[in-house]
Amino acid sequence: MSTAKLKRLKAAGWKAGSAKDFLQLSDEEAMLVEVKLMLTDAIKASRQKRGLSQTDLARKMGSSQSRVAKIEAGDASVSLDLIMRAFFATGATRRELQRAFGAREKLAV
Amino acid sequence: MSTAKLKRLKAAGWKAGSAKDFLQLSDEEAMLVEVKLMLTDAIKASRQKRGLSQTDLARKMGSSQSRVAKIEAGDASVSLDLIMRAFFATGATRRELQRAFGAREKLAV
DNA sequence: GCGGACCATGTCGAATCCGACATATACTGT
DNA sequence: ACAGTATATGTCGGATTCGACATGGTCCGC
Repeated sequence: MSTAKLKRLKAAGWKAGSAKDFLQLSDEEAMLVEVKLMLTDAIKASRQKRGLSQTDLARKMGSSQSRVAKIEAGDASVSLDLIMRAFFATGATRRELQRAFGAREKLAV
Repeated sequence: MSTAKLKRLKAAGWKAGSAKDFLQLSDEEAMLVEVKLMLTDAIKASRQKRGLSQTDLARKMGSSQSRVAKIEAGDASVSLDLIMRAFFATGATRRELQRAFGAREKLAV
C-alpha cells in the first residue's frame, strides 16, 4: 500500500512528483501521497512559523510529541484525518489549506 | 435541525440531539467536519457526473457498495483517507480538489 | 561535560476503521 | 406483479491507527 511506503519515500529524499514512477503507484494512490506530503510539509512550516514545539502542538490537539513527529515525518501509521487535524491545530485556516494546494509543485506527476 | 444533517454531523464524532456538544465543538473539529462534508458532496457530484453507480466506484477503489454509500452519507465510520481515495477514484483531479475546498459555505446547521 | 530543550523511532494495548455480507427500500421497465 | 438496478443501513472479524511511554540523538547555554 502507498502509505506503507511513504516513510521510505521521504527518507530517500524523493519528491512527490516522482513518487508514482518510483513506487509504481496508481494515479489515485499517487495523488493521495502528494496530498499527504503537501500537508505534512505545510504543518511543519505553519508550526515553526508560529514558534510552536512538537510538544506544544501535541498538547493543542490532544496527542503526543511522538505522534506529531510521525505526522511531520510522513510515517505510514498516520492517517489523513490526523494530518488534517494537526494542520488546523497549528492555527492554519481553510484559506491556507486551499493555498497549500494551489501555490504548488515544481513538477506535475 | 434536520435529521439528515444530524446524521451527517456524526462524522465529527458527535452525539445527535445535543446542542451542548455542538457548542463545545472546537474550531479545528468544525473545520475538519467542513472539509469532510465538502468532499463527500463533491464525490457524489463527481460520481454522478461521470455516470458511475456506487457499485462501479466501489470496484474502482477496491471497496464495497455499502462503504461508498456510507462515504457519501457522511457516516461516522468513514475516515478522511477513504473519502480522499474515493474522491480521486471518481476521476477527479487535484484541480477539482482545490476547487472543492474553495467552495462557498455549505454547512448550515 | 551536564542538564534541558527539541525531535526521531520503536513498541503496545485499546480504539477506530476496514471490506464484506445480509438485508431493506425505492424506482424502474416489462 | 415481478425482476433488475441503485442506494441505504446494520453488523462483524480482522486490519489499521490511536495515544502513551521509553529511549536515543543533537544542540546549546551554563
